[in-house]
Amino acid sequence: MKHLDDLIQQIKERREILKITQESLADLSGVGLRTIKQLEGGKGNPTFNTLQEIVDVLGLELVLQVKRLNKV
Amino acid sequence: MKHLDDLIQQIKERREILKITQESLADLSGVGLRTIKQLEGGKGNPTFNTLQEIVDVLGLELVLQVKRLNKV
DNA sequence: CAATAAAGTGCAATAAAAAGCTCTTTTAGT
DNA sequence: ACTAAAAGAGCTTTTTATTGCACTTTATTG
Repeated sequence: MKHLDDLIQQIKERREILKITQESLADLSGVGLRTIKQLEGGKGNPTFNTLQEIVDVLGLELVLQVKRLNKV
Repeated sequence: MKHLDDLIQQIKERREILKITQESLADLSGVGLRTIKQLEGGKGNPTFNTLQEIVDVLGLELVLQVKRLNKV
């Protein structure tokens, strides 16, 4: 399981919790709808900015931390 | 100050703490030296994978969390 | 079930990231 | 100050992310 897949999963869940459609997310974030669809479909290797704009709308943020062992 | 700049700063500092040159980091991560130079120079919008490979070598990881208010 | 909204997919154009090469500038060590 | 190593920059090519458009499939809900 790739790390990005985890993030995508979190993004997807967060979006659904907030009851936002992909289309709204596209509008709100300024990221193209096609890009969001691709990303959530696991087809992507988004740029940092794209990811950033998306998670920002969802009230999330990407942070860098020292690697944990024994991931949950 | 863009968010990416913060991450870059952290990456740079981490690399220096570990006494790894940009060149070693390139070798170890598989990311091109030019790309690393560009990134650390603040010139970039790296893809997630690129960022991921770099921070991984440095013992760091990108995680998604609910946005904090009142950033430090 | 029927109608509608949301999500997923193929194709194509454009923009930009990744990379190598060469050269210059800066930093570190003696 | 001198030398060597590391970092930064210009230029170019190749690869790939982003995007829109049109269409299909899957959920939702009245």
